[in-house]
Amino acid sequence: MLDVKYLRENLEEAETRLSTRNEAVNLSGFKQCDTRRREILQESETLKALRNKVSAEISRIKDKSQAQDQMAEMREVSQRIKALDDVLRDVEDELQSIMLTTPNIPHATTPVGRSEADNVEIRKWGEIPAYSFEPKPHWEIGENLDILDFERGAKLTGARFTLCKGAGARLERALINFMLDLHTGQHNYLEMLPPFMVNRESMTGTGQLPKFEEDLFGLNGLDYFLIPTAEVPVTNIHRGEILKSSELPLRYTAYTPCFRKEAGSYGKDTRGYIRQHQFNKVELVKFTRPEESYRELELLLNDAEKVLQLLELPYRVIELCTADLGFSAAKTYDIEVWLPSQNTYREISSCSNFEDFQARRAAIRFRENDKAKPEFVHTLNGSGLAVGRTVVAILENFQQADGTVRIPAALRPYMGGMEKIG
RNA sequence: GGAGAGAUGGCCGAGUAGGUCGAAGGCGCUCGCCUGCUAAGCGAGUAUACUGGGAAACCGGUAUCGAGGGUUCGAAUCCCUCUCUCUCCGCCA
Repeated sequence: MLDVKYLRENLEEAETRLSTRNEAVNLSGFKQCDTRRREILQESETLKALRNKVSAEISRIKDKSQAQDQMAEMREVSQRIKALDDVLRDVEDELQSIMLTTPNIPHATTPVGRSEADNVEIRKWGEIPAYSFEPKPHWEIGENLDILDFERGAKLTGARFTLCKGAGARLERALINFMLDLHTGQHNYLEMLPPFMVNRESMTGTGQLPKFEEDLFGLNGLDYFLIPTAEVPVTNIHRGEILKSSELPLRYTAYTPCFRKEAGSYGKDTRGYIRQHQFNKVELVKFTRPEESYRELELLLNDAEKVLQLLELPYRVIELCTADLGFSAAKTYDIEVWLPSQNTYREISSCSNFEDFQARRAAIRFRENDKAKPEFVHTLNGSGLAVGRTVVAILENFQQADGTVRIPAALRPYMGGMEKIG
């Protein structure tokens, strides 16, 4: 959510900057609602002040028969207040709806662009492997090794669900543990294991609701949703709280499965393990002071990159342009891992600074000192990493001519010493 | 699933025959005093949001005692709905 006061005073600037996103943003209703709200509010509160004053007078009159005139007068005042408050509620609902569906303003350093083609490559790491044979796509490798079973996944549930078997299941588990150990042991994050379903307030706090309900799996008869990312429960840990300055920045990491309907992605990545309705992810989340959030974003990005470096997987970092930026983000780096079968880089992590956009929605604040007023923190998060796609990258990058898959050295302790699959 | 109890400020905890209650008291915290250390003691202060005025310091108004409605001139106190927590029984990993 944007700052109402900022919008009030800088509406044109806000509209201009929002227009660099690829969705139409219309703030024409904002000014009207905001003005109307304050008019009604003032009238209502003036009447309430009168009512409070007269009610106090009535309370001092012992013989209530002497207060009939005041009581009759206040009866009318109360009716007027109620009518005003009814209108006020409608106006505030509309204003709130505008505020909750308006995306974040891109940071000044986010490159302006018209489509994902305008994303900017920041750096590359690692050598793209050369093969003496035609590299196979991961789904063939997985099926040949009998570690990824797409047919049975579909039988159990449906399309975009996969059964991991044997070394495939072990590989997922090993990666989760490897990533968590790295982030908690080397990067100073605190491990969390949150609920995998959350309520509507949490989904609103991080920005998935009210606008993107069609992307979420809901629950029958309950107003709970399966989380699409650990960002949601972990960021909402501190919803409605005022944090101590001394505890910032807070760094949390969490493994969770993620559930996404993938609405609007029909026809994309229909084969294989890239785009699933359920996938595992280790997430990094930070709560920082405003002035240090962009430094922390770089560090968070480095923490995510470190996973790929230790796993010896080539990748590149790109910076999303304004048109490709997510709803809540002000700035985002994507990490893309090399996939030989596709001869391209594919997203495996997305690291964003949301500034105070989520903090304002979720009322996450901190106090610089005991006398200072509460300020909104900045929230950040990034995948560290998407586990399923890491499996894909390992299978494809480390496939051997004989059909086996080499396990990178850093992962072997987590695989019971196994050096290759197959 | 059945039965009961409860939800008050950073924490603990008063307050229910409706009326100066934003809310006693205690703890904690902040500032000052005192004590040549420590402990104790004394004084003052210590919620948030919205809103009006002001350059600002700050001053005023409104709201908030789990959430949302209702009754009333007036609700932390009465009524209704919901949420959550705790205890007992049942069931279960």
